[in-house]
Amino acid sequence: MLSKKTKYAIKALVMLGKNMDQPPMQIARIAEDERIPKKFLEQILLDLRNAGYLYSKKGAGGGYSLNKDPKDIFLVDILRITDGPIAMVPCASIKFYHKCEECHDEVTCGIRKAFIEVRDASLKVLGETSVADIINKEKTPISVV
Amino acid sequence: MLSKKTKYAIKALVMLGKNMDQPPMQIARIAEDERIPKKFLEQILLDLRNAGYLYSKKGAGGGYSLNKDPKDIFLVDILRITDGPIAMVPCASIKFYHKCEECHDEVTCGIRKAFIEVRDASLKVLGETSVADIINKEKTPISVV
DNA sequence: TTAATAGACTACTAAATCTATATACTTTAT
DNA sequence: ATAAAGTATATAGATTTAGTAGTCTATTAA
Repeated sequence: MLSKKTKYAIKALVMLGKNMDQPPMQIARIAEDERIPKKFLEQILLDLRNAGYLYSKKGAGGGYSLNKDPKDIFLVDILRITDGPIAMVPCASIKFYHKCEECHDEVTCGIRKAFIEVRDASLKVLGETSVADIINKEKTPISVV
Repeated sequence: MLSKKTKYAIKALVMLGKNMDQPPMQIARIAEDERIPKKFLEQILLDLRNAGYLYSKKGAGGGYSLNKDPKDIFLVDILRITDGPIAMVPCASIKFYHKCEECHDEVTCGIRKAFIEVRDASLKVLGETSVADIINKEKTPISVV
């Protein structure tokens, strides 16, 4: 499951993505609209800013705006900033790899191989879906579960 | 990330899958071989047993064995018993669906739609990979990351 | 029929992580 | 100067995960 942190991060980015030509948007505004605890959101936006995805301006009339085109911000990027690894086992992670302590032999481990396949499957979708795509999906009111 | 519980469950099932024609295997044996805390493993095996995947026998000469063909036990089944939902957001879950509290409109939510796609991608692999497949993968020592 | 073996079940604790809040500080516009 | 708004760090509370302990029940074999 995604942490709330990640969910909030995506929501904020989507909101800012819809606000592209407008002046910067304040944390308080995003927090209210998306029902996110303001102080928690502050931390999250800071992380996204420090990772280069947001531009921020202090002082009166300040706020946050996207620092990249919504087409160029992918779910996988956000998840890696806020939640860390995409893979379900550390030994199958690309960016956060580390050995499983109990593992006997990683090279032959069938579990690892299976979860590398799982990782690749979800990575494909996460790496192809951008903030812009999410905004677009909201315009199509047909839900297919 | 998988919980240790789930990882241990998979390891135990794989070990029992390799032991098909043998007499039942004791918890202590599995725990030692796979470096799993014994009492913790007891609970896990109980869950798997109660879900119908294992057969157990008490008393001297007792132990655990698989109650199904390794070909018919899929990763998705195990994950759902030990970790719960496959989806990364509750509103995209098939078996553990529930609404996100902060959500304004689930029907149009682009985040939900995106994560339904993620879910389907990982579900495909998890639903196709069996304990037998994992055992087979261990026989092929070529690792492709 | 008793002792030893091994799982079943319940309760509990410790540690880690996640979520949220508090406080103090810096920058900017007016 | 003052108010707006982000920056940064610390900390508290809640939840989840991991692991432990103890007792009960069933089975086998001497």
